Amino acid sequence: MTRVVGHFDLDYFYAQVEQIEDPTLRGLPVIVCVYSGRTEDSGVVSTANYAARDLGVKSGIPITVAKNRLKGVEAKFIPMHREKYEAYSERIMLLVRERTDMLEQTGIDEAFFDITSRSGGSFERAKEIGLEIKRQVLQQERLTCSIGLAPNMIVAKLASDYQKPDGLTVVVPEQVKGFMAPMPVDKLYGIGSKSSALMRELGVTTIADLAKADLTLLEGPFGRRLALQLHDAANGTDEQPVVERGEATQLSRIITLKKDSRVVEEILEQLTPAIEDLHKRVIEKRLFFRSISIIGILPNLSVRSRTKTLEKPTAEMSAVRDNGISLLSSLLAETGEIRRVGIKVADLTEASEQSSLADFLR
DNA sequence: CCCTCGATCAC
DNA sequence: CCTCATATCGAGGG
Repeated sequence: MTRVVGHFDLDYFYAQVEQIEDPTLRGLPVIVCVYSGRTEDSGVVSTANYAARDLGVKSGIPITVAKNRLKGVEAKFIPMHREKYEAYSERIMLLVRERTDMLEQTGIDEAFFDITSRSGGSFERAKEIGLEIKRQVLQQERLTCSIGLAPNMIVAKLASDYQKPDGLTVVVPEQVKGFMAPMPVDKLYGIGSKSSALMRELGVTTIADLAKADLTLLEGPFGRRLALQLHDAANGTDEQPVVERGEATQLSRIITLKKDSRVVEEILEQLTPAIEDLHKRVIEKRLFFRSISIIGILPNLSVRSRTKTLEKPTAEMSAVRDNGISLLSSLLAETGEIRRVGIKVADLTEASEQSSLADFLR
């Protein structure tokens, strides 16, 4: 039962959008930033185009560090415009969805898809579909993307990353083992810095190492489930189906405080707009929530949280705010000063389900 | 089984 | 110098 699975990834997405909307940016390093508002240049780089990457500027580094690396270079630092990117994303995902059998969006700029059926299981035809998607995205939105085609999601993801930007990489079943083998384990979806360090301690550095590793050896550090999943992935036998993502089950907002604080009133003053925005999103999406959390990030960047689960789902602002306040006091008593604070609602259900249930119980 | 919390991942 | 948002898992307590 060999499938044809794809991974679709928009190239340096935010920076590319800014660049096509402002032709004067063309050819220059473009750096899209998340400004935290604490000081003039506090914050991190969200996305950098390739001209910037060539000069050592990449996602996640502090804006100040990026500016230092680009000293004496003409470069454009742009604050991110999330809603604009979301509009692009929605149109593009719709386009990709129409040309695939099943789409699983995993981020604003990427998605897995299955085209087993419409390719008839042929990677030749799959490649044509991939090229057609690339053409359409370029024609409709003027954006380039990279696509990977493979027999499963794990390999498709590696393939889309293999040639970037504007790439299309096809890995047919016979090539899977050889394609993956030399790659470092942390290229695998699900293996980040922590797991990578654990792997290194086990003497596992490449995907080939992981593929031939003793499963029982992996179970200690990773747990039975994950160990098997990773081992299978490395062997090219990932069976996870591409499935449509349902609605989000949690919504959150997090902010950086002007200065570290342990005073409820002071923190609340800055958190209130975030709470209001979060609640607005809940209402817009016609959702009910059953749990509320406060998240605190300490000056040392460690994370603490407090959660309150309600008897029954609600959409009340007061439920967010009042519980948020008491959770915040409780959290501060443990942490002392915090650097950032977040609010989250979870256990989301659709309002329609709530009303019909209420009708049913009546 | 439910709830809470921290850890991890990846965007 | 250190953003923001979501999902998932395991542990621990009840």
